[in-house]
Amino acid sequence: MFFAGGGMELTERKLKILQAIVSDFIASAEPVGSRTLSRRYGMGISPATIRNEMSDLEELGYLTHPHTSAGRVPSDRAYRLYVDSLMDRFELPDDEKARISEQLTRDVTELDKTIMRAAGLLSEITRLTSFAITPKQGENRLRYINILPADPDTVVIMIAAESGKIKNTVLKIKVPYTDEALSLLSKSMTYSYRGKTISDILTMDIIRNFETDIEAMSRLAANIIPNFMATLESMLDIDLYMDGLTNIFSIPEYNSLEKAKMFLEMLNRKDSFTDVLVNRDEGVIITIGNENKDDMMHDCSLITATYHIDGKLVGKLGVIGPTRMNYDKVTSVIEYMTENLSSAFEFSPG
Amino acid sequence: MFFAGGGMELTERKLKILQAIVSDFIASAEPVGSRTLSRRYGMGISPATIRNEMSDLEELGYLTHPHTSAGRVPSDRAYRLYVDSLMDRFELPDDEKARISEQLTRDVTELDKTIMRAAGLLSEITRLTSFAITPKQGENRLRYINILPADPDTVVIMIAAESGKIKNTVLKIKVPYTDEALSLLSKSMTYSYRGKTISDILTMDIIRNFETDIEAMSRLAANIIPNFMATLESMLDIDLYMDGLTNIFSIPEYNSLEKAKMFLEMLNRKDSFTDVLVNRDEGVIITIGNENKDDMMHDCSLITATYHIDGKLVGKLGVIGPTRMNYDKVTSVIEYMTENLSSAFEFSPG
DNA sequence: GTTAGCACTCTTGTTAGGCGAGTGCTAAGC
DNA sequence: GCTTAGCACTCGCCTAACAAGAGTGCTAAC
Repeated sequence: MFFAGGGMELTERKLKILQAIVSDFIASAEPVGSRTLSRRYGMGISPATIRNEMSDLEELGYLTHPHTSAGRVPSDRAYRLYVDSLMDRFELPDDEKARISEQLTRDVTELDKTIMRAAGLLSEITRLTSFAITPKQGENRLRYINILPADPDTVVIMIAAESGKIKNTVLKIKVPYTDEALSLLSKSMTYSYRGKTISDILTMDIIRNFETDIEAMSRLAANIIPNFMATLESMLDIDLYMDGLTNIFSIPEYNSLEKAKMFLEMLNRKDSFTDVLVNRDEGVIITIGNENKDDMMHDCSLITATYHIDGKLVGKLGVIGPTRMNYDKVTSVIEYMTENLSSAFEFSPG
Repeated sequence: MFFAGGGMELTERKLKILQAIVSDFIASAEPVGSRTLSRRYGMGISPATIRNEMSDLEELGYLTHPHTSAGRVPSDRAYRLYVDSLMDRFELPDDEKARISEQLTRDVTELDKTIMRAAGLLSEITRLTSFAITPKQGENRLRYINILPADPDTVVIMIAAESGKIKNTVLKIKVPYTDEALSLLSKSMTYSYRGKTISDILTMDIIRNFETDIEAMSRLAANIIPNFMATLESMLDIDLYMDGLTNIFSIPEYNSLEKAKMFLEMLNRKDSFTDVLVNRDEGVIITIGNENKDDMMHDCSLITATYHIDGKLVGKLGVIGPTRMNYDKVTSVIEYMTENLSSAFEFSPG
């Protein structure tokens, strides 16, 4: 590396060749040789010259040799360069745009279903495996708490957040209650927690708060509050949706049982995969091969983008596939979809 | 077939041999030959005799020949016989029973999570692909409808069924409302529909019902009822959970990409798979290979059992795998799990 | 600096031969 | 007449050998 061909650098021509190699390899999945290159891309240079250039590019770390006499294959570094500066911006065809908008703005009251539709559409368009996560709810603020009578010994706790997300649980309680007591408790709790974030409430010493009231009320609260907390905590769960898992069977990179198995098993560990996603930055993020921290993703690329609910809460949408993927098209699609989601959820549910 | 060896029938010895073959093949996944059979199972008969018997069994349709000089493999018919009369009842070890009970009776307020845990546990124990569906809600009866104020222009519709299942949606409405009007509408709707099944309500001419009231009320109802109906309809959706999909990679039957792909793609069509499950009878049902109507399942076996909510609503739990599976153990596990689920949900959520 | 030519390398596909497991048949034994 | 030993035969599978094809790297000429 240090002595690598004094002064050898990425000339205009080298870049052009590199771009051709990456494009060709992305399209064909076959190592590309000098002859093919000079034939297919009329660049007025002979195979021999190209060979020399390729040899330089290899020394610079942009190309690899699967074995002595095969064509060249782009390295992660080449893909990185390609993504950063070589590839053209891909403009989505109008009909595809229309289809996406239509699917994502229809019936948005149920966030989960819309997100599932987004993942489904994304895998269908990209022919890769797609995924989506719902927003972290920690920063979501409580709007109201409503505790409703159901049966003589059953109440329903209903928690609504500012984003519109609502969650309820059914609870059997041991102490008798009156509708007025429930209503009072609801109002009192709403008064105390309205506008606070879920995370904040979860760290507060809630039981204590309600001990000061009248005796009967206090007992009722003691029954209800643990369940309230549990429900609140479950609102923090991030849901992960995936689609197009079987798409990998049509991708040459996963043409062996061993590799397909590894891939599917990696995605099957939903918790750790969710962690990976949660920890990515906002905006459109592309990580290529070894750039992924997780060992099991060393020959995958991951593209994610963020969508927003109400301009605040952040969810993510993306694809995972072999490092050889159509970065330009995939990126455009994901970007367009998250934009659509964000505007669909501008003042809306969560 | 017609002239097949006049009077040839399943003697005691043939049954014994057949049982040995099925057991051995289930355990080893390798065609079993006469020599192995006579050696491994001390049945005091020489390989040659066994060969004759096997030849008869083949003619009777219980065995197959993958090719001329391989051992014998049980046919679907043999598995059917095995399941019906040859196999021993498998008694689950106590620790496994304890584990199942513990997992399935803990924290049963959320049906969905319990069902997911059941599927997870089932695939873990059987090393197969498991699935579970939530009950059909059509026969579930409505307990109450509650329409709650949220924002000046937003209400929450909450529908509770007798089984304990609760569903809510957020709805932006165009007409102004008062809390009293909502409360009145809730009571009125509850009064009208309490005790009726969801299916029945969905076929009623609901809008008409509420037109006779006072003017303002009628307008409010007109705004809310379509959404109410949509929510009610969504309560009918059956959820399908699967687990252990990647288990198939350790099963010899799916040792080719082609077959693994077929299998996963079949399960990926959730709608049609759900249909298959919904249409099966109650109780423990085993269908083997060609007994499955669906072409894609012709070399799979499917075992399902039903669990009950409140003694009425019916959900299902089961596994799918190659026809060569441990019918005895798998059946016991599924049966034990559904029994546990049913008793956990005896007077409970849904 | 570029290119033609050529030897060399490495993968892939095909073919042939040997091995092992298992059957089916025949003839001998009980 | 059922059971068994013996033996020829059939396949699938593994390995080695070989040819074809694609591509490189180097050298020498332009």
